[in-house]
Amino acid sequence: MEDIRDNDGAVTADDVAAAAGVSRWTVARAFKKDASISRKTRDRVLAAADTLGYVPDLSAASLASDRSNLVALLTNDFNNPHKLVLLERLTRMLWGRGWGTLLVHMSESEDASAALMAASQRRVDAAVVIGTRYDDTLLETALGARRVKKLVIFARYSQNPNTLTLACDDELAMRDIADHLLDKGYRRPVFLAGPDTQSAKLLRKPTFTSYWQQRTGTEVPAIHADAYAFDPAIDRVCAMLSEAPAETRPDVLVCENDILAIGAMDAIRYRLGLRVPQDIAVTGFDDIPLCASPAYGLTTYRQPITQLAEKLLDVLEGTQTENVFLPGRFVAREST
Amino acid sequence: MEDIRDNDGAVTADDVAAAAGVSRWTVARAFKKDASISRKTRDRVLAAADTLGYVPDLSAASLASDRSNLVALLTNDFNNPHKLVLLERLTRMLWGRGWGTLLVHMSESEDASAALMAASQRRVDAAVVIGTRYDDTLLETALGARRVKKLVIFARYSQNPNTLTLACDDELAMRDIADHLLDKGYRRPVFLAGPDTQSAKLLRKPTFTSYWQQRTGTEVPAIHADAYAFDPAIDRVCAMLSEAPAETRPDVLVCENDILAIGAMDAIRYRLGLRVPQDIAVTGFDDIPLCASPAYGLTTYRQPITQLAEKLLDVLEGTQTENVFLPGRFVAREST
DNA sequence: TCATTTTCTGCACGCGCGTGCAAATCGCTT
DNA sequence: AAGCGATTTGCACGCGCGTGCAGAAAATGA
Repeated sequence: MEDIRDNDGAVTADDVAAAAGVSRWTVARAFKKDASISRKTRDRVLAAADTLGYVPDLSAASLASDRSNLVALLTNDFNNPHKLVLLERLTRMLWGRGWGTLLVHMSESEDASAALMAASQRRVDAAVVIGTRYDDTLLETALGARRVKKLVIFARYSQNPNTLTLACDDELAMRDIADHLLDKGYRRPVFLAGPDTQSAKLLRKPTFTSYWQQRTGTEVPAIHADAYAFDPAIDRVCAMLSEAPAETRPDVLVCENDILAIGAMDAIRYRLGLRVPQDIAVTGFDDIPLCASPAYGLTTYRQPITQLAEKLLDVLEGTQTENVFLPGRFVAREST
Repeated sequence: MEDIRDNDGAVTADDVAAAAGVSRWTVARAFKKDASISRKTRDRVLAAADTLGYVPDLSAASLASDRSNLVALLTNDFNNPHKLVLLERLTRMLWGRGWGTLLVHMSESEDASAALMAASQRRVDAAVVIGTRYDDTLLETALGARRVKKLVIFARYSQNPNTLTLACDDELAMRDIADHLLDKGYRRPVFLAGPDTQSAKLLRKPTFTSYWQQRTGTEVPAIHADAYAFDPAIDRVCAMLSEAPAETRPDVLVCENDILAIGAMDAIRYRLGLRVPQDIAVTGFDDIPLCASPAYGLTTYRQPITQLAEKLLDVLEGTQTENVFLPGRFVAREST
């Protein structure tokens, strides 16, 4: 297979201009919404463009102007299916509104600034860190020198003032979950969280434990898996439960996300031979497709991804300049 | 939050040139591998660039040259976690070698050419269709007029001569699976495939059925789920098994991928109350993380993603111009 | 030391399009 | 038919860097 394009050079605005009998700039106007151009000329130009197969070159456009209509999507933790949902929604909605999406892998080991730097070399209008923790200082460094104009934290929290946060309201979410559990009569929760790092960017654990404390007056013990993956969750849950006598055993595991919750269910059922929810109930967070399967039926909480993505578009277009926290939707299933 | 960059304009090669006391072109050389430049000057330039925080602007570079080092990744079917693995591997390896990845969503309903066209506006050096079926004619149209230079089909098959295919060798894979099933004594397989479209780009069904026919002389019946998702698989499997008396029931379901296989297992266990593998065994394809969980333990086949990604790099760099089919690895678990 | 090769550096030009303004054209009124 | 404002069109300049070549500097050999 060799290079395919038949007419060796790409067709430019000049070609279209010649074909339509106008100037190159008029061609540009024809493609620009709300440009000052007469209906007739625009139609003629677009017709010519269509027969010639012309589409404006956005690289050149971004060089000439100072916006690229390109957004960098930075993420890691590629083993959580929820990321796929986030990516799908974001790319679909962004492209639909004329934004290109540059997918960048922030490997855990290396630093986030390397990823940001790579993105900045492509003149992105904004960088969106998707559902993943990151190191504030590194980003600050990266932002100082580079040409990333906006930095958005999506589906996580950041206190960095140079940053815009778009996320599900974890406080409301954890209240819904806690209220549901109290209704159902659960009294001895244990919180299963991910790695206990300083830059954890989820408020689920603190908001749940403080609300539970407030409603019941009792503390919520927490345990931490080494990573957001099945096996670490299984190991951690086994370690905890195999020590505890049945009487003091927790009656529900509140998990920071669905991956941990599913690992917890597997541990409870297949390692410890107990039943969910009769012996121990489990809740998750995110509502990944697997939650609905008959094998799990996991009670969980769905983030308002579409609305958040719409807010992201507002941010990109400059009409949203404040942090956003939106309520999601509690989803009750058989695991509680 | 407003635009962050402190020094309002980005720093350009000219600035670095002035700081290092050389010309702008020498700065460019310092950043270009194998460029004709003395060791000393390069070090000086790079030092200056470092203190100024300069990085070459790849947009401008791609305008000036005719390569962008940008690759468009086209995909759909965002509910298969295997896509996440593919995306992760590809983005990580491509960025690692200096390629940017533009993620484009090919919605099922609309046509692939719209996605390709969007990508072509960004001067991509190649478009990679990832693990998804597509319509040949649409791509052909899109390729005719646009400036996509190379079109690669990744993890699927295409007969289009303008296209380069990089995929797992489905024939070897299905032989491994069939041999394993025959060893284990299974004799009445049914093949569970995805939607029965004309442009299906997987050879798993035909290769399995013909090899099974060859080894046993018996036909393999096939059924088709309406989509590659849990529920369609569950529905289809229930529909088939509830009609069949236990004697003529299949003893193994060979599934086109893991998603279908997991749906099949759920149907067998939770809808029909049968056991896997005692009553019916199941095999999948892809080895998504869930396969290893104790709840499923799915026998499956792992595609050689890393090697395929390496081949993709060769394709991009021009050293690979032929289709590639690589063997993967059979993974036996408890579901057979 | 000088001539010759080899290595290194500078430069004119262009990639395709956006911006902002000036010139041209149109539509309407009197 | 002239005149005025509103609308539409054309254009010089620059965005930041790559290419290919010519000239300068350094390295080599006798």
